[in-house]
Amino acid sequence: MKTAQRILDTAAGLFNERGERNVSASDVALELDISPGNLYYHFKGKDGILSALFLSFYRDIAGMLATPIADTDFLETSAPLERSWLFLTVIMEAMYAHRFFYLNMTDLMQRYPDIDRGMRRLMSLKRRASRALASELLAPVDITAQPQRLDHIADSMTMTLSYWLSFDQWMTPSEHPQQVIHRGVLQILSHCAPYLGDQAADFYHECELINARLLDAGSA
Amino acid sequence: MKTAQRILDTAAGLFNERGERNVSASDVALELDISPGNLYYHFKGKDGILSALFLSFYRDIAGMLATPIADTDFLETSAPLERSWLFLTVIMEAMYAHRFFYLNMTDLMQRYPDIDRGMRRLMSLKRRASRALASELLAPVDITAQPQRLDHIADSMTMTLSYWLSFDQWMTPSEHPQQVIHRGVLQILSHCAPYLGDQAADFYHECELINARLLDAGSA
DNA sequence: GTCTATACTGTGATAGAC
DNA sequence: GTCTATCACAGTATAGAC
Repeated sequence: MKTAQRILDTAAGLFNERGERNVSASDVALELDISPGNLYYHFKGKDGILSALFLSFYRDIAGMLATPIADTDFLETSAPLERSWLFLTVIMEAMYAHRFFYLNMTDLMQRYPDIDRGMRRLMSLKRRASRALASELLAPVDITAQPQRLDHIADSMTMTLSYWLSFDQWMTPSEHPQQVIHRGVLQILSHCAPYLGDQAADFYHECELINARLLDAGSA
Repeated sequence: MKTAQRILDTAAGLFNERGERNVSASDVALELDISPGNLYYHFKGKDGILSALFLSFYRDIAGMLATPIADTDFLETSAPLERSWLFLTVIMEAMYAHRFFYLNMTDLMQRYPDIDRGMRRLMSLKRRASRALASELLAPVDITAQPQRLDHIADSMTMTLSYWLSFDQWMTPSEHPQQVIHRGVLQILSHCAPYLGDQAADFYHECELINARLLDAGSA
C-alpha cells in the first residue's frame, strides 16, 4: 500500500481511538515508523490529513445518502423494512470507520469551515433520506395526512443516526462494532414503530429476523 | 463579585462560545484583564477551573434529576404534562449555561476521569427521570404492559435531552436560547405523543399553550 | 491577592542531505 | 521518497516582588 494511504488509515484509526485533538502529526508518524518530515512530504500537516480524510468520507456518505432508496440496486431485496435496514447498516458502517468526525463534531466544525459546510450538507441529506424511509415504512398507515408528524419522525431518525455512536459509547462501552451498529439501526427504525399500531410487534420481530440473517451472512 | 467566581463565569462563557479546547488559561486571564499568574493563584490551571465548574454543574443537575418528579414542590401545578414541561425546562436551562460539557463531551470524558464518571452518572439519572416522566404521561394508555417499550421511549428521551443542544446548533444556528430550549423540550416530550393515539393532537396543542404562558411570564 | 519574569513542554513546520 | 536536524511558537506552570 502507498505511504499516503497508509498515513490516512493510521490517522483515522488513532483519531477514532484517542480523539482527534489528542493526536498530533508526530503521533501518526511515530505509529507508522516514519519520520515527521516524511509525513509532511505527503500532506501539509494534520490539516492536510484531515482535509483528505473528510473529502473521501463526505463523498462516500453523500453518495449513498443521495441515492434515492428506490434506486439502491445493491440492496437485493424489495421488502421495505429489509431495504431500510440494509441501507442504514451500510451507512452506519461507513460512519463507524470515521466516527471521530461525529465524536468530535463540534470542535472540528468550529475549526474547519470546510468540515462545517460538509457536515451540514450531510445532515440535510440524512434528513431527506430519513423522510423517504419513514414515508415508505409508514405507507400502510397513511401518515402522509399529517406532514408535520412526518417531519418530527424524520428529525428523530436523523438525530439518532448522527449521535448514536456517541450515545452508545457511554451507555454500553467497549462492545463489538456490529452490535453497536445493529442497535443503532434498530433505534433509528423504531421511531416509526409506534405509528404502526397492531403491526408494531411484527415490525420488531422482523427486525430481529433480519439482523440474525445478517449476522449469519457476516460470519459465514 | 469575588475573583474566583468571576474566573469561573468567564471561563464557562468562553468555553461555550469557542469550544473548551480552543480556550487556554491565558485566554481566560486576558478576557478578565488579570494576569495569568493571578489566575493560577486561584485555580491550579485550566484543570482546576474545569474541575470546579464540573463539580458545581454536576451537583446542580444531579440534584434536580434525582428529585422524584412527584416531590418537585417548586413546580406549582399538578397537571402531568405541565409539570413535565417545567421540569425539563429548568434542567435544560442549566445545561445550556454549561453546554460546552455536552458539545465537547467525548473529548472531556477522554481527558478527565472525573468528568467521565460524572457524565455517566448523570446519564443514568436522566434515564431514570425520563422513565418516570413517560410512565406518568402514558398512564392513560396503559403502556406498562410492555416494559421494553417504555425503555425504548426513555432511551430516546434521554438521548434527545443529552444531544439536543448540539443537534439544534447546526440545524438552526444562532437563535435565542429560549427558543432552542423550547424546541428541545417539545422534541423530548414528543417521543410519548404517538402512543397517545387520538389524544396526541391535544397533547401538542397543550404544549403550545404551556409554552406561550411560559414566554409571557418570562417577558413580564 | 495581585502582579511581572521566566522557564518548561509539546506540537507544528521546514530546510537540506541521502 | 525518505530521512535527520532544527526552529518557532503557544500553552502551561512557577518563583518571587509588590
